[in-house]
Amino acid sequence: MVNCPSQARLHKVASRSLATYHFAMTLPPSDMLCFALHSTAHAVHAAYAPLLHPLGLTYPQYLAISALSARDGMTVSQLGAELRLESNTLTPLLKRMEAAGWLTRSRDSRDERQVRLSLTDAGRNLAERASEVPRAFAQKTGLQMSEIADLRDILAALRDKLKPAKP
Amino acid sequence: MVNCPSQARLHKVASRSLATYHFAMTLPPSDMLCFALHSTAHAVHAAYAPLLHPLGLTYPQYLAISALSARDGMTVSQLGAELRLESNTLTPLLKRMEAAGWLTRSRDSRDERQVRLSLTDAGRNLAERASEVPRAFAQKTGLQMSEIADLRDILAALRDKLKPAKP
DNA sequence: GACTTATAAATCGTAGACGATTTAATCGTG
DNA sequence: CACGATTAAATCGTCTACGATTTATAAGTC
Repeated sequence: MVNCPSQARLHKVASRSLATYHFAMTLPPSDMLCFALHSTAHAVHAAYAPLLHPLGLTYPQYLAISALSARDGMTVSQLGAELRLESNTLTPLLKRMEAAGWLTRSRDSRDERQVRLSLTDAGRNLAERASEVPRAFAQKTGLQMSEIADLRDILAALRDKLKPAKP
Repeated sequence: MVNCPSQARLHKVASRSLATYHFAMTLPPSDMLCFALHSTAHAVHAAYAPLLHPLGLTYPQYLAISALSARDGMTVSQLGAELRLESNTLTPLLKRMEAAGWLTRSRDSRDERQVRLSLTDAGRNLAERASEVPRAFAQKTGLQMSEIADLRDILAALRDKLKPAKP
């Protein structure tokens, strides 16, 4: 990764050195990585909302339908591994999506513990329309595709370091 | 920003080019920046939780007490500008923190519309104990301080591009 | 000074997220 | 085969987050 111009361009803001705070009492949120992540995730959510609202999708629903569009017929656990969520979050979300007519939830006949998720025609249709959204979002960020991919990979590496993915 | 070794070190993972997907139907979440942000923010939240739980703090409460520790006597709006939250989220959160005895909420006598927030002794004490937490978190990430600061600044810049800060 | 407008918090309803627990089905081992 | 352990979803309670609305105060205007 020696040659990575987009990395340099991403890094427009001069760093405040954390060393400054070695003797400070309490770090203000604006200096914390965790707050930057938290607030940026919310800002991205807010940027997606107006793009998704016309489709009737919430942001987590959009992630779920995208995952199912890429791989249909997953179980709740498999979707959870993909989205890093568990059944306590997914079950109500999936029930709402089922009620909207975008997917079906049915017990696997070979293992009745598992629930398989399949997009309906309406769901596939919606997923296709939603596939336009990332491009519209990318425009809002003003970032190059390469910068977006770089940042995505940095974040995913941090996430997997903190919380290794399930099999 | 020509010389920035930590940037290079951050970027350990080879980028999948988004160009690959120019003709793909739907991007899977794992390839989306928005999902990387979403899931990494949750992973960071989860990494903080065991550090904060012994203190009796939730993650947003920790951000609030840190902000008040850095600048006491803020109004709800001022805290909201700092944390990028509004009264509909903050009021219940602050009431819980008041009930815990960490802060007081009192109407400003010169402008009765505003509510001023002041840490109690218990609140200041807690904030001081909580100030150890970022270092413990930094260890979990395995990142250098300079890398953390770089990533923080990249994210803050993206956030402010999407959602300019209030005055 | 009365009246409109603007602003600050609070309230309400809905959706996520998650710890802890529960229920139901399957697996493993004796 | 039986029975305890494991696994997959679902359920429950609490805390966030936020759009939309409401309430109370202050500011601006005639």
